[in-house]
Amino acid sequence: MKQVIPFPWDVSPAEATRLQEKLRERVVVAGGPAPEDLRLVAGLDVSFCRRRGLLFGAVVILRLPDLIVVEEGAAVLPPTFPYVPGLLAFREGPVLLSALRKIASVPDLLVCDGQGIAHPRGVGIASHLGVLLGTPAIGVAKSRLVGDYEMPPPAKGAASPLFLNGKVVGSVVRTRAGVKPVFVSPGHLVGVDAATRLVLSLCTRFRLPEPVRAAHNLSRRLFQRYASE
DNA sequence: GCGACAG
DNA sequence: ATCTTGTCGC
Repeated sequence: MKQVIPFPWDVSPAEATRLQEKLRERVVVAGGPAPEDLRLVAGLDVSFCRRRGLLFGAVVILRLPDLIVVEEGAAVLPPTFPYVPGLLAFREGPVLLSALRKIASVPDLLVCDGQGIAHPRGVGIASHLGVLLGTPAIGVAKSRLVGDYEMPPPAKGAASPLFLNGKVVGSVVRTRAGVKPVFVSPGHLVGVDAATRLVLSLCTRFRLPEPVRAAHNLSRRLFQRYASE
């Protein structure tokens, strides 16, 4: 896919936290690809099989503006790091990078299942991967990790700012009328407003943006395939 | 000590 | 995230 900056994944939770504090300095929260310049968007997600003790990473490349799937990549790895709120990238990052290496496409944007800068140290998994790949990235989470907000109106497209330490770090977006909103935050090389608009443009008929849905479906398929053999 | 806590 | 069955509704 593209050159990836080497990163020490095999560390302790304490060291992981220190690494995030260094990584945050490299996160750029501004700009963002203009919708008309977007050609390929990558959706990333991970499933976990407890019985087998395996993580299934999936990346699906969709072409814009039709959102057609043009390539898929997947990888399977045993977890080497526990799930710790705030350190998700250390658990899911390796298997996602492994899946990304199997793809030939060079996406213009990464849409990750999780937070971007709406994170205790400003480096959620979307920011982490965005920096390592030097690619614009956005985090789309199904629930809140940090920050304060007011519930947005029920209409599709409604959004309210997500505040952390007096700063707007993301937005709570209603991607479907009357449905629980998602938490959008910039990962890298994109601003809050651009991230919000881009995510809405990727949501057609479901709560989650198409790229993430496609990746989730792929990782689940792999999960099922392994769980039953 | 208590509550919160992406996936 | 996963563990789990059916059920209500478009």
